[in-house]
This record gives sequence, structure tokens and C-alpha cells, in this order.
Amino acid sequence: MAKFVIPRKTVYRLSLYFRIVERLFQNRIDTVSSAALAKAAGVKPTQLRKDLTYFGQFGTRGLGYKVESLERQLASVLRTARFQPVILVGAGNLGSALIHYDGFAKEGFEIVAAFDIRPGRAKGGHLKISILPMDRLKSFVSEHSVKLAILTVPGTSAQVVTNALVEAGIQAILNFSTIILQVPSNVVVNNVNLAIELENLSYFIT
Amino acid sequence: MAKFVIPRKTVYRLSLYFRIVERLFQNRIDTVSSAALAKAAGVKPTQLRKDLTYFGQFGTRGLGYKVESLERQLASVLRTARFQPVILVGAGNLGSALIHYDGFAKEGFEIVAAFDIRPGRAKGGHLKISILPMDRLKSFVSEHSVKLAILTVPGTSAQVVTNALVEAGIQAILNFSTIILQVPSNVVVNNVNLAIELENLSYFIT
DNA sequence: CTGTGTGAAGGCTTTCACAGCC
DNA sequence: GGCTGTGAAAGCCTTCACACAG
Repeated sequence: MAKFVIPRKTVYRLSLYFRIVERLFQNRIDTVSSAALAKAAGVKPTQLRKDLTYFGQFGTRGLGYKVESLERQLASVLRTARFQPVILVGAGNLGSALIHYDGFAKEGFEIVAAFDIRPGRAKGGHLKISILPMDRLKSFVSEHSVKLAILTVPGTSAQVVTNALVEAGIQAILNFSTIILQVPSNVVVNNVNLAIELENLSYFIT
Repeated sequence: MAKFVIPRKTVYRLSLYFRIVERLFQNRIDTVSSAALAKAAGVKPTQLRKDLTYFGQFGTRGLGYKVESLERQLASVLRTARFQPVILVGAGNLGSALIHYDGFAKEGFEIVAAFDIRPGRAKGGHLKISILPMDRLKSFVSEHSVKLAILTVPGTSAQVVTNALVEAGIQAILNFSTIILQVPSNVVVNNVNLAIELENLSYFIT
């Protein structure tokens, strides 16, 4: 409810909480305190409580949260977020690996197709999905109503490919390329730059 | 200098600026304005200027920044950040892929060894480095003064493995596992949760 | 006149302090 | 007594407005 009011960072943490609550539920635990949940999520208890109150209040004072109902509530807030078909563009090293990566499927995201300028070159053998040429992109996206794309092309071609994705109707891009993409304001981009993550970590090493 | 004052987010963006400036330098461009640089980095010009003034002032008013000297300055701030040996733990799907991923080596991070409970199982054939058993971890880390680790084990074993890493003397962890790691305060962790990134994106899709 | 440097203002998150309920 | 819910305070980061230099 009142989706538009929830801060970006809170939305991100809700995903975290949801995963933890799912595990608790699987383990037949039926009550959890904000302190315990917060610890598992790496945040402060007050932060977690504040986050939850953005979309309602379902804790019991003096007791904590009912795992089952909390799970249902979180699922409903994030509901639209899952079970989206996803395409991947750029079947090089990293791209091929992500196609095989079971972490996506496990959480409800299916990579339904991959595209590459050289459809033959996917690494790692036996792929469950086919690698299509780039000129099939637009028709595929519209036929399958795909809104999400994973971009794993080199930085040199990333912007060109992005323009094609936007043109094809893609609304959100998970960008692994090394450049910052220029996109219209109706398209969302999340960047994952692995080299920068490492560089950033090493900055904080003594 | 005065490294300790630079905000976390600024440090992260410095890495971004640095990569862009490197490219400009390679392309023989010798002057750049904060507006142009900021656009390439996806931030506002004032933000970029503020970020840069945290460690000095080297622009020329009315002109912009000298690419060459800016590159040197950024390199010196991030200097400690690069050319660190890195180990990877968990040679499954994602782990094997990251071992092959050339994006790390390109930017000065060399994965010097990988570890797994089953050293034989690395996917994708011909690896340049060997997969060692977990009991070699501690001695390897101390012998090679490794401070950085990439963690690509399943969530179920992530905390146990993390404890071993901390025990071995690792100071920073790039965590791809699905749980939030509990570490002592002298250890830094950056989390990369690919499924959450996708979920987060799809939340913002109309 | 162009484009940087920067104190001050503004906005967004986090944290505190404590009221409220079981 | 224990733990959630929340307005207010604090903290952090971004943006503005404009002084200043070339």
C-alpha cells in the first residue's frame, strides 16, 4: 500500500527481510523479534521497525512478529517484484555464467532468452536456452512482454545495446558493464560493477 | 589526503570517475569540465566537484580539469586500492565464472587462488589457477599476505566459511552468498546479491 | 563570461527516546 | 517486563547560490 512513499533503500532491505523470514518459516519458527531479524539482516532494530511501518503495522508488542503473517505481508509488498521473465544480452564470459547461475531461478526469475552479436559463441557448453542474434531482440521482447534485461556486454558496446533495449521496450536493466548508461527517465538501471566493489573494499583495508 | 574524512559514497564514486578519466586520457583528451565528467558518471556536476574537493582542488576556473593531472590525483587517492591479490572461495557455478572473468584482471585484481570443499569440481574446464582444498586456506593467506576474498559459497555454508576467512586473517570480503555475514568490526564486507538486484528493479517497473 | 570552489540550505535516512500495548 | 510503533532529533549527503579565478 502507498507504494510510492517507501524509500528506495527500504525497498531494498525489504527483500533482505523477506529472504530471512522465508528461511524462518521453512524452519517452523513462528515468532521473531525485531532485534533477531535485524541482526540477521545486518541493520539496527529500530531501522527494521521503521522500515516495516512504511506499509503497515503487524507486530505484537511485547512479543514480536508472527513469521507467517510477516512473510505474507512482505510477499504482497514485493509481489509484483517476482516471477518476471528476464533476457540477458551479451553471452561472453560473465553472461554465460549468469545464464547458468541457479540463484536467479531459485528466486523466481527466469532467463527466458539470451542475445549476442555472435550467437554461436556462448561458453560452457550445454545451455538450456538458446542464444539469439541481436536482430531478434525487439520482436522477442514485445512477443513475450519482457521488461527486465541483464546487460553483460563490454563497456564499448554497452550504450549502443542499451539504446536497442530501450527502443525494444525494456523498462529495467541490471547493468554489469563498466560504463554508466544514459537512459530515459522511465527506464530504471541498477549497476553492478564487480571491479569497483573490489577496489572499494581494498580502500578500507588497513 | 585526509583519507579518513572522505564519505563512503564519495569513495565509491571516485572509482567511477577514475575509470572515466582513464578512458579520456587514453583518447588523448586533455581537458574536461565537471559537467561532462558528471554526465558520464551519472551524477550532478556539483556533486562531482564536491567529491573532488574532499582531497584537494585541481580544477582551473573557467576551463575545467586537466585530464592527466586529475587521473594522477585519483590514482593516488585510490592507489592502495588496486593491485591486491585476491582469493576466491566456492568454485561452483558463479565462482568458476568469476575465476574466468577478465574484468578483475583488467583492473588490477588478480585471483591468485581458489578454494573449495571439493577441489575437483570447478566448472568450465581449463582454469589458469588451481582449486585448493579448504584446509590449505589459512597457510596460503598468511604466506601470500592476502587480505581480500571473494565469497561464492551457498548461503548454508557462508557463515562457517566466513569464520574461517576471518580466522585466516582476511580483512575484506566481497560476498555473493545470499546471507548477511556476521564479522568482527575490523573486517569489511560488500554484498552483491544478484537476485535482490533483479527483485529491486522489478519493484520499480510499472 | 565560463566553469570551479564552497559555505549554507535542503532533503533524505537513521537513530533516539519514549509512549503504547500485550 | 518485554517489545513494538513513532514523532522528534540527529546525522549524513546532496544541491543551491554565489563568490572567485582565469
